[in-house]
Amino acid sequence: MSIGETTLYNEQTRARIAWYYYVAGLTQQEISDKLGLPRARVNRIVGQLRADGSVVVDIRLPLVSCVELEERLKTAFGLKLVSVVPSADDDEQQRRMLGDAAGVVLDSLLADGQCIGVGWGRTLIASIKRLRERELKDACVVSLMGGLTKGSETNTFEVSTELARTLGADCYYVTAPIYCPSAESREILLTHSGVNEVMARAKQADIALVSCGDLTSRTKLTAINTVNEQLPQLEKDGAIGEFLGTFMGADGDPVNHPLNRKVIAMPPADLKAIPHSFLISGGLYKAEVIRAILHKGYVNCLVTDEAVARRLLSPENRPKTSNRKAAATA
Amino acid sequence: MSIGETTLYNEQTRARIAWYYYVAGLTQQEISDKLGLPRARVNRIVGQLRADGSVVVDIRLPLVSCVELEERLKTAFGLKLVSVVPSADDDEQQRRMLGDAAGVVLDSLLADGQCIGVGWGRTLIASIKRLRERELKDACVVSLMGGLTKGSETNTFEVSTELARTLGADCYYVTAPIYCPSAESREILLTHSGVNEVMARAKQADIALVSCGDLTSRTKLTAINTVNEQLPQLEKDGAIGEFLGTFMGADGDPVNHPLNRKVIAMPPADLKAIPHSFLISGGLYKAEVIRAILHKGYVNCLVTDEAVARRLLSPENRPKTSNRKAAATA
DNA sequence: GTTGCCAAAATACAAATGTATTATACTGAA
DNA sequence: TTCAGTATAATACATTTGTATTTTGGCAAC
Repeated sequence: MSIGETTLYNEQTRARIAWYYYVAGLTQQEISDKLGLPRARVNRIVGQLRADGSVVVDIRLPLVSCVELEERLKTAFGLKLVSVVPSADDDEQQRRMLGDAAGVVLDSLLADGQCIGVGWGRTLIASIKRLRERELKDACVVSLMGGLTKGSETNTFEVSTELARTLGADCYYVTAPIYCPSAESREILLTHSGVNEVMARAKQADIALVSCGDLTSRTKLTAINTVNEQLPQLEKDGAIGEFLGTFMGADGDPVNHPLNRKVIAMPPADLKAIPHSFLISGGLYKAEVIRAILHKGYVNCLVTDEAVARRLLSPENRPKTSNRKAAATA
Repeated sequence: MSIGETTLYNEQTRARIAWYYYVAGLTQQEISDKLGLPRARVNRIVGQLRADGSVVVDIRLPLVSCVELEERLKTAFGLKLVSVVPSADDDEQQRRMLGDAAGVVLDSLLADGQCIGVGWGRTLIASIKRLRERELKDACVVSLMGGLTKGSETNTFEVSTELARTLGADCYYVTAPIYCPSAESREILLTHSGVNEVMARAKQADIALVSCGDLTSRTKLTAINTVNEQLPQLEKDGAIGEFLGTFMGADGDPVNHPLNRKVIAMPPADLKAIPHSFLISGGLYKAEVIRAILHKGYVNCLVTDEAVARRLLSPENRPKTSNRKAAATA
């Protein structure tokens, strides 16, 4: 069912527990008595129901401060759709809110015959969980970037697989590493029929879902070895963050660094041809990267948090060099 | 905001708490710290959010046993729409589930320009809370029955008022008591222009929402004095329950009892002219009444619980005289 | 049969939540 | 200013929930 976890017990029991717990309002003890299950199991199932999107909550109170920010961002950056959620201190919590909001927006946008390009990141995973399951006709999901060689707990393949499953769509994978050993091997792979075709298909996508990261270890991508050891040099070369595997400077242009010549992913500029391209990212430490991406107009839809929204709208108020890694200063 | 309770604190704080608690997953303590509110208040607000429908949960796992019963009920009684929810031991819990299900069905049915007739009952109140707030154009809500003189905590007026507010519709009230002092006074009131017009408008409704009750004190209507003291005689006259203020026998026909000649409400038979007429009622002790209503074809849509559904589908298996009042047997 | 292994249940305890009670601050009238 | 009266916050405690640990009951290999 979900991405990581295995599903406890059978669907029907889970559904029944959902009703009794979330709708009728029984306690877990009452449910365990009624259904003849150990309370511990009921407890774990209840926990899973929310986590895997089997039970979804809908907040029917608009947050005016967020709605207002959404409007201002639309005009300031010429965006089609913007969703602003409250800010959180914790990354995991922030991702849940961003994912939820993204899911809500996306739910209203998906239709038969569409092609959805998808990047990578924990925020994207969160948003897929919030999507309603469907059986879209003639729809497909395309990965916008290569995979990670060292099996991170969530690889790019899993994101696209899970999205495809949720939508009942076909899935196309970029069967190549996100970073090739060399620029030459990248060229070779890109001429490979398979990779080639998938990348071409990605360009035709109707919707793209992409996240971004900064250069701290909070961002998952920079945690992988290939990137991690390059961080000092990347910073020296003016990189402030990553978007679709590409490292970019404060102006939104890719920096001149070897990794950018080894990356196998859709080039950010190609997103501009996609009708609905989403940047789903939040957390104040990513504000600078987000600003760069919006400034360059790579995307036309945004899901972010309140604090970032305010920062984006404030006059070119450079984010202070907050919790940057104390590495390369040579 | 809601029907009974007064709303704690301001909307915006409530919305923020909803996000942090239900989406981000903060504890109430963390929220109280973050927002600088006493934890007890956060706790009470969280409790209210669910209760008043500001936060709504959506279960995305179908219960096959219920789905199956829905289909069988459709064919067995020639119904347009049926929703079956799990059964509960407690009436309040059962109402929450019935209300939730009714709200979901209704949400997909409501449209501009519609006229919605509404009866009375705690189950109906529960279902209104689940409805999405809207601003329907040219829609109206009409009460299908007179009001209670002795202020019950939830009068018929409040049900229609709240539904109208939720839908952004106009509201028409039957400004008369549900039971007149005499058949004569009833006739006089029915010729009164106001009452008259509203009753006429009710006949034109596109959707009707009605509940029903048995003759025990579990049913709210029988708890009011006028009815309560008549119960022995009603049973003697063959009544098994109440529907739109009218007392009916096991065959679904109104019984010959004075109350039925004093009632100010839409006659059950008039429902047949309404495109979508809902019976929203559950609990095994109401099965007999529900069966009578369905048998007579007064309604074409049903929301009930699993146990009742099974009873309805089982061969004319008279419900055993379970918890009937030990009154009139003379 | 015995043994070892695994999975599921029972148990026990810690954290979070719900609720009542007491304390405090605020308001308006004398 | 004082004094109710009220409303809000602090506190304390009972219940419910979350999680780790122990126990039990198969089941397969020996």
